[in-house]
Amino acid sequence: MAKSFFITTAIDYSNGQPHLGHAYEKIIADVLARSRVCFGEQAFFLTGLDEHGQKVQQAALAEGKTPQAFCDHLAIGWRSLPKTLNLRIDDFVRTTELRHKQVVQAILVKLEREGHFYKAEHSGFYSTRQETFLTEKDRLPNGGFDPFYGEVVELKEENYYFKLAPHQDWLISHIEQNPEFVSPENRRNEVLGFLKNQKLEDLCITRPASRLSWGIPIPFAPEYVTYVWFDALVNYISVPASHGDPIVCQALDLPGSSGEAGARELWPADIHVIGKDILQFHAVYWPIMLRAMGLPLPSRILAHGWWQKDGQRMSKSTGNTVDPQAVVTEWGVDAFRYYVVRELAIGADGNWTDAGFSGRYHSELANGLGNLVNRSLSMVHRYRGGVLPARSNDLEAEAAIASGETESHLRACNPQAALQSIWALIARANQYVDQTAPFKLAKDPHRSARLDEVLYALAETTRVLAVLLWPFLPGTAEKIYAQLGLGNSPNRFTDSSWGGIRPGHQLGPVAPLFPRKDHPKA
RNA sequence: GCCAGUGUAGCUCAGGGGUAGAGCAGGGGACUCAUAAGCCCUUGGUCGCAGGUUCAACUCCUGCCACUGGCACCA
Repeated sequence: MAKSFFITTAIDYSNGQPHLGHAYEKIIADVLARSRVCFGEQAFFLTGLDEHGQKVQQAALAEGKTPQAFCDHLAIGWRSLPKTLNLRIDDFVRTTELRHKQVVQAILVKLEREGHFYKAEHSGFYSTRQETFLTEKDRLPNGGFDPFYGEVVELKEENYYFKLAPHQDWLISHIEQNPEFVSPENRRNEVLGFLKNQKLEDLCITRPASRLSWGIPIPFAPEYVTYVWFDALVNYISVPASHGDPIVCQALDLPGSSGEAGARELWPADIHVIGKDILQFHAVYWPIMLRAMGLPLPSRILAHGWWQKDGQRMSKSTGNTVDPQAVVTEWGVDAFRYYVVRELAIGADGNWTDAGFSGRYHSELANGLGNLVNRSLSMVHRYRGGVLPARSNDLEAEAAIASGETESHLRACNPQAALQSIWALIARANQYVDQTAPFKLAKDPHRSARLDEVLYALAETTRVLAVLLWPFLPGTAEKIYAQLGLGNSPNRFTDSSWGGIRPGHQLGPVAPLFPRKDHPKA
């Protein structure tokens, strides 16, 4: 079996409910994953939950639950998100799963054996109340610490460290020689600046179990647990390992190396979709970890921006939030998917406004796409009883341009630009209706043949649009196919070539795709 | 403090040494297939400020201002 196109999101810290930022990241990844399905590739889309750590442990304690029970409860809501957003995911990982913990431990054993770790003592200011070390940043102007931290003591603690210094030079040259490795470009420059301007400090990879018990035990030092890096990031390879990926299994001496039946070839990842806040972890620490393990690096780290609401930071305490579930319930999942992808170039920060959402919904989805499909197919029903008599090539060239641009933009990870290309075809088709005026042709029996051609061009354009739209608006694309009377799914890009509808084809029933919401029915 | 970046029409942004562009919003018109949608036409800008280079600067250079991001640090 050939290697699949492997795309991941960050796994979310299971310490709250999904919000707009989480939903956005997953939708971007889903659009890119679905586009690969369209291109005829095997795609594998992974997302999941990061469940260990201090905050989870404390939150569980506060609720009188075990950390595992706390995570199990929260996971229910998170696992429903893919369904809410119509994500075509292939796996959902939780870091408390055995398959993940086993791989984490195998990695730790291997890297310890090969001398990548050392043990050292660190002393610093420790807040017993907050159970955390404080840094100079936490100091107040008078040199003390906020009473919030309670008693602060100078504490010495031994931990394991991962050596980073030997990796700095090759990482810089790898990023320089692979322009797509960190994208967009401004983020790449940021990482290069970070790497070139300072010596990397070694990474502390453990916590004493006495202080933080909710983590994966270090196999060779059970009085410690792993700290984030060698836990959360590892999901990107622990899941491939659990599917028998030969590259990961061989590098880590895991069972499955011999290539079992049903094994998936996943690693290296093609795209890690992440938020800009965790760029350093993915562009600096993660590549170094992989190199130390003897694994190839992912092809691309795609860092997206943050959303605001009405120009303000979203915050639960002020209620200034966007609830993805509520928007989907009110407007439909495809409207939500459309808005977040269309509004932002990947990497830019966005600003959600209800007026902006409603504006795009009405002008682009309802009046643009929805009305085009509705007017086109309605005329076929009205004038030809829903049967397309003759083929024509009007609009073929415009459809081909839209297809070509859509594909190249999707391959370049620019779904926003792809939507703009698709909407250029929608605008052209709406213009074509006015220029050819099929409703006038219908009144003149001598121009019946011309009417056939126009109706065909419009129906065929809506069919091409369904194919182009499938990665973005899968439900809508399938509705268009159903209205066209086509039984299959518009999920093959090769079907975007002109002439897919045969003369004599009978359309299905027509219904508006995106009903307007600003004019209540009279 | 250091390093980037941004500042263009009411809004979101594109552009790039030689009559300022798009989408949305606003205004007008002709049509009627359609979700009163669509189509055509159109009003908006001394392109952050001040200098400089040039025959010519919104575009290049310098300084300043504002905002954003990253890094570092201090009380």
